[in-house]
Amino acid sequence: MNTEPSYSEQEAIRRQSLESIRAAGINPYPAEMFPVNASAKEILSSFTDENKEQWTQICLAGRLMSKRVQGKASFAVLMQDGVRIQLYVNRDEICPGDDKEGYNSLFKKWLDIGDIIGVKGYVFRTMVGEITLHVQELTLLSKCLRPLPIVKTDADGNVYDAFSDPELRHRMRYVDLIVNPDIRSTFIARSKIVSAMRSYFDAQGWLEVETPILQPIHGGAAARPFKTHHQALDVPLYLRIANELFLKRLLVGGLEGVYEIGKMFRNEGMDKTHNPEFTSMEIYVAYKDYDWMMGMVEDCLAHITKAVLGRTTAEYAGNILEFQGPYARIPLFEAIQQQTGIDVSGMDEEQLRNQCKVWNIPTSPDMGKGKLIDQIFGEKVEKTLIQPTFITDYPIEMTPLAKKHRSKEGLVERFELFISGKEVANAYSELNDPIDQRERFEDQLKLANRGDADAMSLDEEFLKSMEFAMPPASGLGIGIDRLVMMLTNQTSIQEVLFFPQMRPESAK
RNA sequence: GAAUCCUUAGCUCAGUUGGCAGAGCACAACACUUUUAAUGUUGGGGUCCUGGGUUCGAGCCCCAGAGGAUUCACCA
Repeated sequence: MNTEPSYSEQEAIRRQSLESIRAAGINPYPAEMFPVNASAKEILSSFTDENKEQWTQICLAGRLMSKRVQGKASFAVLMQDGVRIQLYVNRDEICPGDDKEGYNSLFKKWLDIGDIIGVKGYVFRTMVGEITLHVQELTLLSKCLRPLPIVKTDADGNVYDAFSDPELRHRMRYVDLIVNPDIRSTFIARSKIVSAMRSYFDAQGWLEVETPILQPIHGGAAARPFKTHHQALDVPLYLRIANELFLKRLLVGGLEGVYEIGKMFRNEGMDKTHNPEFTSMEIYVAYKDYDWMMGMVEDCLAHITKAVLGRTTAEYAGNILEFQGPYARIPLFEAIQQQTGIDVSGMDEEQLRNQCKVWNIPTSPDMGKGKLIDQIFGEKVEKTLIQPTFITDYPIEMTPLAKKHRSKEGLVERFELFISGKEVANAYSELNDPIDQRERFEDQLKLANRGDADAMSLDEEFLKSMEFAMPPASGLGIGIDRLVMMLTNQTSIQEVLFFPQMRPESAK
């Protein structure tokens, strides 16, 4: 590799400035701590003309976002922790002696937009009324060598030269965060959502745990895994598509409430609601059933929305979502009947397939009864479920890990939570009968042999643990990314992930 | 996986019938001590995504490829 770095004109100029700074005896990347003692946010919210004597000797650090030189005095904008504050820089005040280089060279010539600087001074209000830091000392803290996109907003709020290309924004999320500070609010909300969920569970005495990401058998869900290899053991390993089977082992071990918040990995398509790695929350609570779990979900989501938004409603894709329970609870077959007027609950596989033809719903020969019903539900019902809604009581064929329904033949005790037409959560009264569990896995094998690539594989180690007796329990999985989307009014999963998966950049 | 559209300066974008590569911001130089999309004057900056083809001549037309966006399909 003999790659002579080639710089754009603007990069070359910045590197020349860097050399000039060094030649002047200034370290552009100093080691000393800069003694920050204030924030832009508190200055802008707390400064008044009456208490201005409290706002001296203020030390602020941040990124230089604009520079307006007007001869011997200048205005600049510093962005500190996402908040912009104006600076006033006067030549004779930052350079009180005869040597004016600190202003004429360092500030006017060598400092560029994007540089991180520290400033010390006092707060005042300019003639036009803007709260401004009057700079008395200026320190370069880190030189920026690449030109930063400059986004300007006029008095009417019109944005000019927005940094808006999604590809660039996602590949260089750090630049996105600098020049589009509003996107911080989505990620702050994300952090608060997870934190509120965690504190809710912790308050119930449930234990946060970690289970293996590298698994010898990818169980607990139906999806294509990422495969890798362990050198020392010389065995294949899979990145987990779910953690359900390990959390259930902990139930066997006597932990009565366990939950895990973490990444799952599925080797499938990418679109507005799918990223190959995504965050899920899975929780299992012993001696509960899925009815109890529905109540817990309502209570938990209301708690989260209150903690994050200060209310129980959220606007999403043009609708006002109400997270205060109780949510509608509709059995799957009733939901289909409500939308189509047809009861498909008594139909066998052949009748379901014919009904799909009538409705122009695509099917394939490897689809069993469960998948056909799921397909009908997806086509006819899913999009209509705007407000949080529990769909309950699924056919047994679709759900090999859930307990058989206490009263309805052929169904399992399962619910899914739909919000704005998308699945956000999935829960069961967990199957804990090891004999039944083995049979269910064997049914999955039959589906796999028919060509269903998603059918679950049999996990002997998991079955062994269940044979030691697993307490009756209810389990729940929530797609954290989708929940964050709902609560931050983002319609693309890429906007709630700092670093969404992207295709590799083409070699230039 | 399919269809449609897009890819031109650091950023946002124009680019006429195929005939010298453009604007605003940013950058450089000069001026300017309360501006705020600062201003004025001057200037520099380009692998027009990549590779082929047609043509006297291609940013523009044709073919192939890469990447992106949107919609659809697939995916608990």
